[in-house]
Amino acid sequence: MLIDLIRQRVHSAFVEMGIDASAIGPKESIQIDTPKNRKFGHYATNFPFVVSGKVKRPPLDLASKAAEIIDRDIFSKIEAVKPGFINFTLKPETLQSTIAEITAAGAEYGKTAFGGGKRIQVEFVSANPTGPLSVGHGRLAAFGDTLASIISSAGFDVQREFYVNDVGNQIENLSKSVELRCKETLGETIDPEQLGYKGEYLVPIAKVFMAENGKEVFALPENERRAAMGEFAIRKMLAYQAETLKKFGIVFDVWFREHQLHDEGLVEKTLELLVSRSEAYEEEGAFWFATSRYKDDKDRVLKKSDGRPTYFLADMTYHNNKYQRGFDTVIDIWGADHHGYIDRMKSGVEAMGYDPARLEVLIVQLVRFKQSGDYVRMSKRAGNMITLDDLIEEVGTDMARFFFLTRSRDSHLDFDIELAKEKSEANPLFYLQYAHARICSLIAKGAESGLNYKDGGDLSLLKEEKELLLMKRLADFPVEIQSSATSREPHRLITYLTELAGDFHTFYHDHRVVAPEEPEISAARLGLCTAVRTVLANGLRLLGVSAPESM
RNA sequence: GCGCCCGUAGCUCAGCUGGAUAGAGCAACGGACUUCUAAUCCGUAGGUCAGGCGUUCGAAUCGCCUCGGGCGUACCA
Repeated sequence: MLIDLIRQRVHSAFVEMGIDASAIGPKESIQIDTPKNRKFGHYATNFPFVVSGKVKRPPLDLASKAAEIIDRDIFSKIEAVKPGFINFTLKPETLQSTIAEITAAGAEYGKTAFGGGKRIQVEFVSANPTGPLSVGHGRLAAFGDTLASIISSAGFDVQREFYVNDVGNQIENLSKSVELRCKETLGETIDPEQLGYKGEYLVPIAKVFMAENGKEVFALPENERRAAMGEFAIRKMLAYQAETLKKFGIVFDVWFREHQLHDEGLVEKTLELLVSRSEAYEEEGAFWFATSRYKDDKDRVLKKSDGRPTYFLADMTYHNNKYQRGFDTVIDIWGADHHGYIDRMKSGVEAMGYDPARLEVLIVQLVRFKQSGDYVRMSKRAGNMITLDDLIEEVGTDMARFFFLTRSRDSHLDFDIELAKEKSEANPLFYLQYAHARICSLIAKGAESGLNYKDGGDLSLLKEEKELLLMKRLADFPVEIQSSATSREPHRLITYLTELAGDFHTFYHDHRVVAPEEPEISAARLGLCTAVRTVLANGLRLLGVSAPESM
């Protein structure tokens, strides 16, 4: 990557200047930025300021000295400037070489070995199997999926996991509700107030259950009957959720069901582990975790006085299990309504003997949905929610994913469904897709005229300002992926792609690409355009958004 | 009460982990299609970065306080 090359040269210059190694620090931490103002060149570094403080020399002096001795092989201009920045302008051939690199890598361009194959698990959505996915899950789903893709591109070994919370009160409520719906299919009148889950979606499930099992099930003992009905409903709901997610472009590697932790006795073992480590104690008939020793504000119950484990204990068991499966880092993506749980979970991980830094909890702010000017209040129990399926149907997967992914996860955003549909004509999503489609059209046009980059484009002909900027942008793609991955901020990729598309549209207006009277420059430009198309396509793929060939 | 998140152009949001003159898209206004897709491009206008104090060469970014909004504070999951 170009940035590494620049770091390398800055580093050796400072070494050559006789600066102490401890003041220079590791090469990787030298900051190389793209200046906002073009007159400052392609890249700039504030490194003289960093060193200045440590060696008590004015930054501008350091900058000037360094600018003199930095190896100029890849640069056409190196400038030490005002307060103490060093600005770099790259030689055209340096930039041109990235096109060949992109052509060679194709769909792989952007991937690096940065992560060294470290194993990371991303757990997200993990909705309860008591109903369809809501539109609120959409943001979590889009965020988690694209984050996983980006981290994977940065060279980590990533697994996508969905945790199924299929034990506890909610499941009992679900079972009771299904049972009532089953009775309903037999012609009984039921009291809607008795339904824990009032949504209509349980009706077809009950019908299928009754068709497959017959009314003899009511001869079974109540707990057995309900268990069978509950399990049946859970399986149906999971299948339905998986189908919705697939439409949304997401396939999970693992669906992990909580009940297996209980069945295998692991939950009990976790409690024993904590007691043996003196992290848990018994009081008033319950077992408590001494969470307040850590970051939490008070101790938490692990096993209730009725003998049943809390959700928290099961969740600790689940996390223990994750590390035992060999993940170096575990990323949990939660909605903001769970943020109060972070300290508890991290304390739990630490108490079990793991480095809490190996658990990253990413909070995604909630989305408020607006319909006909009003905010929609949703409740799964009341059954009045907008489902993710509804959203996909209304605005499409591309638009929905793009909308969620453009914003940083900290932003509390409003989703106006009508606006998303109406404004579709002037949406930034189309700005990206249009650039891609335009290039496809250019390439087709070139082929018609017998022009083809593959037939031998001379990239050294690409020397125009707009061309150089475009190439510089292309060279940044792998860097953007790495920084999106390490900062866990997928939205940066959209900012980047929007800028890339902008650079392309501007270039397109200034320079003719397919000009049969100038076959050489045309071939070279087609090479450049093909590279832009590759990067746009690779980027859109990470977002889970389509890259149309025509619009 | 306490904790987490947010407050940037009329609207929706970026701002690369402290850098150089705060940006983009909508909306507004003015231009550019007999030539590769005008879902585009070029330009104009629009800002007390909620407010205050502090940290330093330098703050939208870091710290403290105030105001305003969202969420959370279970032997629920």
